[in-house]
Amino acid sequence: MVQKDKPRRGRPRAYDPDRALAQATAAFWDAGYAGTSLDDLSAATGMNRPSLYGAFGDKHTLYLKAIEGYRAVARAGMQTALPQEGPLKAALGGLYQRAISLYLSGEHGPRGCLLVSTAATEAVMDAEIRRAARAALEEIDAAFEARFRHAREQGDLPRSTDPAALAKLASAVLHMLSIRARIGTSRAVLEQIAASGVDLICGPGPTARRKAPPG
Amino acid sequence: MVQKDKPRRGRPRAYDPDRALAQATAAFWDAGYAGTSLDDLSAATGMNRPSLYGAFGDKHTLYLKAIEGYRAVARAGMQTALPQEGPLKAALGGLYQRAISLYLSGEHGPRGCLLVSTAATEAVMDAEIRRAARAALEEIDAAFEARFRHAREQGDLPRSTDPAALAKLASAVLHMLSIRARIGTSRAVLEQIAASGVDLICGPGPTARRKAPPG
DNA sequence: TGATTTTTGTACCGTAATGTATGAAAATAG
DNA sequence: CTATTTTCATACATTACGGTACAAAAATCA
Repeated sequence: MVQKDKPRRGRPRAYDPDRALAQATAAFWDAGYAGTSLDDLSAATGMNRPSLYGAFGDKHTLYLKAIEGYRAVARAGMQTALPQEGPLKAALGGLYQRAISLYLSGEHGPRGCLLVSTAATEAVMDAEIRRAARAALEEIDAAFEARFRHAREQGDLPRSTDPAALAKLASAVLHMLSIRARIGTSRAVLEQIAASGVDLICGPGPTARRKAPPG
Repeated sequence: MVQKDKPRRGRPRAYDPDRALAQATAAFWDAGYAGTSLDDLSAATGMNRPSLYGAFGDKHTLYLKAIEGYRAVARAGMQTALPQEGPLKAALGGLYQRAISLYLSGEHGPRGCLLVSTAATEAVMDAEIRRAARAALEEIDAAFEARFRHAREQGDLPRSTDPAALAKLASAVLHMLSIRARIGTSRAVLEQIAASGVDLICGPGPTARRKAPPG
């Protein structure tokens, strides 16, 4: 899996492309697209300007690649955090926990969600970024919706609930956590709000880590 | 109220400060803080650079003033949209309607909420903006909380609800509407989601514009 | 009218930003 | 060992950006 590629012809790269992309992503994540200069990206990746350009294209292209990478990570996170088996409440609570940890991470302080807090900013004036952000966020909606649909079939949600609507509101909790993390809300408060959100979405039934059925 | 100020000593201003601030705010709102140049601000306000500087200070100070102005507008909007009398559901639904209209407005396309979509972006690297955004958003939380507390006392919300937690989730719906507006979600979808949010927060009781009690 | 005050408008300064040209460096191929 | 290929690293070109100096303009005050 970490198999070395077959030796290439010229001088070897001094950087690992995946790692460099992750580092560039982190830079955009902190300061936003417009607020990140090529010098910032160069410092974050350790690559000089021409290498950056050769590897990822211009700043705009690099940012779109950062979004794509983030989207892949988000997709994987949703899938592992929302397994089909097990109670919905636990899964949703766990997902929000993981999201909070991600949103609070960052070298320069809590930084929320890349899409919510940097891509959406550019979305008004930049159609490409708008499309990329929208696709990524709607994929998250879809993952929630699939899980809620399943939960309803399993009787884990009332028959009367609308999985699509509920999914958008589950995403809303993520959006809110992202915003609040970024403006400095503490982990304790974020966790408390997330728990309220889980209760509101799933109903005030048995708690996330149920020990015994009610009664 | 629109009383002319007493005549000042030197050459009269060629701009109206309030109007200019609103125009500068609109520029920031579209492109974000980092994405808006002084030339953009100059074009938006019709003021030349030195006048801008003389009137509002540097770009950073001007942006903070834009946040303050927005905060005042938001405060007024919350107060008129959430009157103490009347059913909570109608008030909340109406507030979201107004928010959606605001978030969809904009010369260059829907632009969401200034705080959520431009101030939060800068919040990681800029402590002053972070503090200003946080104060503004928490004031909105507080307004929701006060209204929910009142509703609970009036019996318009179950005794078991937590006004503070519910307020944060009511804000979450605003955050989501802002994000989604900015990435291009249609008004119809936004209204639908907002209605779901109202139902979730207030419970599936009588609808916003009740014609007759259920039964 | 002439002095004073304040704003305007142009032109400018230094810096930072994005992107690129070019030659040295480091590998493989024959 | 030489040729070839690919990347690196410095330096550069051009534009954009934030901010300001300065003189003309437009008002009030005496």
